[in-house]
Amino acid sequence: MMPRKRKWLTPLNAVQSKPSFSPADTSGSLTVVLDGNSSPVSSKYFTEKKRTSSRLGTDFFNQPCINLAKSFLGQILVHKLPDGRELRGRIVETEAYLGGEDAASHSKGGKQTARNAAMFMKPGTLYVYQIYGIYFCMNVSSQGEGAAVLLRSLEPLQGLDTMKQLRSAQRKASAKPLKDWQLCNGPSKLCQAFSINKSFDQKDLVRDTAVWMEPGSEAPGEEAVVTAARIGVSYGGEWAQKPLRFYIRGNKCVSVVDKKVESEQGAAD
DNA sequence: AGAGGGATCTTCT
DNA sequence: GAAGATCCCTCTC
Repeated sequence: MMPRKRKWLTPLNAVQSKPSFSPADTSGSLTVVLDGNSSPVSSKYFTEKKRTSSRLGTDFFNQPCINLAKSFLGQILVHKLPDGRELRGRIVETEAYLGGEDAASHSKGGKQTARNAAMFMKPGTLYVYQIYGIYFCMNVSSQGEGAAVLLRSLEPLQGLDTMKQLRSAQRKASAKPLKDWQLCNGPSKLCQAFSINKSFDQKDLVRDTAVWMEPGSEAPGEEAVVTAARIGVSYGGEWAQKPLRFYIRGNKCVSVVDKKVESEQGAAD
């Protein structure tokens, strides 16, 4: 008899041309670091247009964790797939995980392990870990020992068809088709939609040629940012309640809305 | 609409 | 040996 449970064919094969990867493959070849849209930049005349500010740099990531978590809102995550297609999404929900004292953080007690090493690396380093054996979560190291920001939700901007493929691959055929706003509305959903897995752990958003961040055109104002408790960290004792989750008010793609907190924070006038 | 449980495996005690 | 920064499906009200 055939084991019929859930097909665990790696869905990436259907989308990416190469299933294999090597952690150091970003350094060798010369690549177009700016826009992947256009052909290789051979002429110097075309480079000046978008030369600057196409990606966020070290100065941006080098902020205290909470600041960075808020600053991420409205910025754009980009993944350029091996076949050249680019996926883009606007960050609408984040969580701050402080080092040491934060009992909900993987770096609690200041302990560094093989898994969480990226949390201790330079700001802008990706920390990707597997959870429940089947999903991934994606963080970005910030300023501060062992501190990092979890990306919880994105508003999909570009490559939605590809995201749908990636997200649907592991769902039942009978399941309802996903709406656009459901593609990246959760930490592991966005990793699935963006084809982010463990191989992205410890990659540098400042220098990597496949994954980076771009400045968003509109950052939310102070009053548009909701501050709430983090999700799924009840094991963290009193730290579970701390207001370390940030999201854009009213955005459809936010994974968990806290109405109580919203009414408190919104009833300011 | 909400509650409950299963999937699945790496990591750390 | 147990739990987990989740998601999805199914059952029940």
